[in-house]
Amino acid sequence: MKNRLNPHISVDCVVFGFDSRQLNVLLVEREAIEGDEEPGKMKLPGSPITDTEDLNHSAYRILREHTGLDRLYLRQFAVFSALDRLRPASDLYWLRKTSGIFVERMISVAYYSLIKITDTADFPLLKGSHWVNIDDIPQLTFDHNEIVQKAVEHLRQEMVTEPIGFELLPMQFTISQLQTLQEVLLGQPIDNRNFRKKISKLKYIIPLGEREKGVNHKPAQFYRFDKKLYNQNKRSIGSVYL
Amino acid sequence: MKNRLNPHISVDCVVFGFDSRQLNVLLVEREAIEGDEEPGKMKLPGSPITDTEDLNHSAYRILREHTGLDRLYLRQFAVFSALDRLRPASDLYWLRKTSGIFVERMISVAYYSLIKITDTADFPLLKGSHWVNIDDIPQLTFDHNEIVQKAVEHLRQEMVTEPIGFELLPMQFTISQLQTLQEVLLGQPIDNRNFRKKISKLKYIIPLGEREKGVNHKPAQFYRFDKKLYNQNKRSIGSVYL
DNA sequence: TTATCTTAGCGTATTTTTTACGTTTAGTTT
DNA sequence: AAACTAAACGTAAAAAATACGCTAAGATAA
Repeated sequence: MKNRLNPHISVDCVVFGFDSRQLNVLLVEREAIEGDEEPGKMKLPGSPITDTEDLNHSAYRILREHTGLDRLYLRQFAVFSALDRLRPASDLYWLRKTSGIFVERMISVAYYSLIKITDTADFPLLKGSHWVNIDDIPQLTFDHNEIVQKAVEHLRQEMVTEPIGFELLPMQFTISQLQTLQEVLLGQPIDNRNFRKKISKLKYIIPLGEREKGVNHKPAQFYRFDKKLYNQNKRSIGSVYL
Repeated sequence: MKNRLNPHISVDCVVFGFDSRQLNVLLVEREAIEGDEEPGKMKLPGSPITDTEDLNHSAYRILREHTGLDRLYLRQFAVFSALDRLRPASDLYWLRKTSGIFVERMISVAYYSLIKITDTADFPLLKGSHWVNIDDIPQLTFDHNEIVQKAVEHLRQEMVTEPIGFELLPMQFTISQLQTLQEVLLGQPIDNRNFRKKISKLKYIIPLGEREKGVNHKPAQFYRFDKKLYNQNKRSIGSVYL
């Protein structure tokens, strides 16, 4: 079995990064080709799968190629299969030119990925890669705008039942960072004093004693999330609406 | 573009039905072939996609073929793509014999579906189809046991944030039915008196005045779920664990 | 040096929700 | 008529969520 591209199935990745203020997505400028009507048009990191990898492997490969990172939180959240998704024609032309793939149809399995950073500005990106605020996303190739939108919806939903917010924060974080993340992702303000009270009751969010340095206000203490303790102490969840 | 099967991608459906006591899955006996070592081995309803349908269409087609129903709750929840998923060899032999598909590899996009019934026993099934309790599922073809297991996990998770439980109940249901459903799906007992209190506060679960007939105890009132009212009154959800 | 600014962090009172559990009601069955 | 079953109503206590006042620790500006 050769290590060649499977022309029927691709994987696209929506990589989220939180810069302590807002949610960003990693976008890449598509490779330049001769006669490109929209040079530098942006797309999601993605690629057709090969015949020697399962889809998770493909996703990890794509992420490694674009971020250099290997152990990201990764989640497959949707499949895009509309018959006319290889549109507009200029995007299809680009695909054919750069991949040698000439099918009429290709389904895309979409993943989102969460990246533990303090600040997107610190993160070393490859040339042509950019962090883009989720409210400022330009027109992307194919149906990638729809993919990003669905990714945000799934991320928000999963935030409610799983402690994945911590996958977007550095290993040690402040209560304020955690609060801002919740506010951005769930779209509603939270009272800081009550939020602190709640957090301080949780056994799996552990104060580290260490503090911020060089901020022009009272330095905040760092905390870390203990996954093992979380799994031990998690309450069996009931329905949110009943 | 012909209406032929795409040999690279299939859709499998996990159809859930609640019989007012337990959760069941619709399984079908696979079509008999000559020299079948395991005649009547069970599988999920599924099929390769055709080149003229997107995946949702494929799933609806499969469900229509197996249940006669058209408007089910349907949700794509995972993709199965392991390189060795077309095992064991006897299952692969069966696939080749019945479909004429000879690929080494096929990915499967998995859906779960919820069906509004009062009692699985009342539901007219095709020959070879069976409702099987989720705790009594036999060995299935390929990786279908894994697909069922993941479907249950996704259903449970989605139950927490979306009001999909009602998709498993008839249009009019009793509080007890709703309670049993919650207990079965979330795996914990609920105090009936407190549950009733909670339900009676919800504006989108509406008492209908009508009552059960022919039961050997006080007949229960019927209720219905009002989706519009739910969408108006739903609280913006915060994290369950923070 | 002192006032000001900013965010961190503690506390208190009130309301709302959850939990635990006793009691009555309307049917059928014995 | 008594017993049985599940429905349905209620009350009290505990826990959680909410609203909001206030102090603390640093940097910066006057």
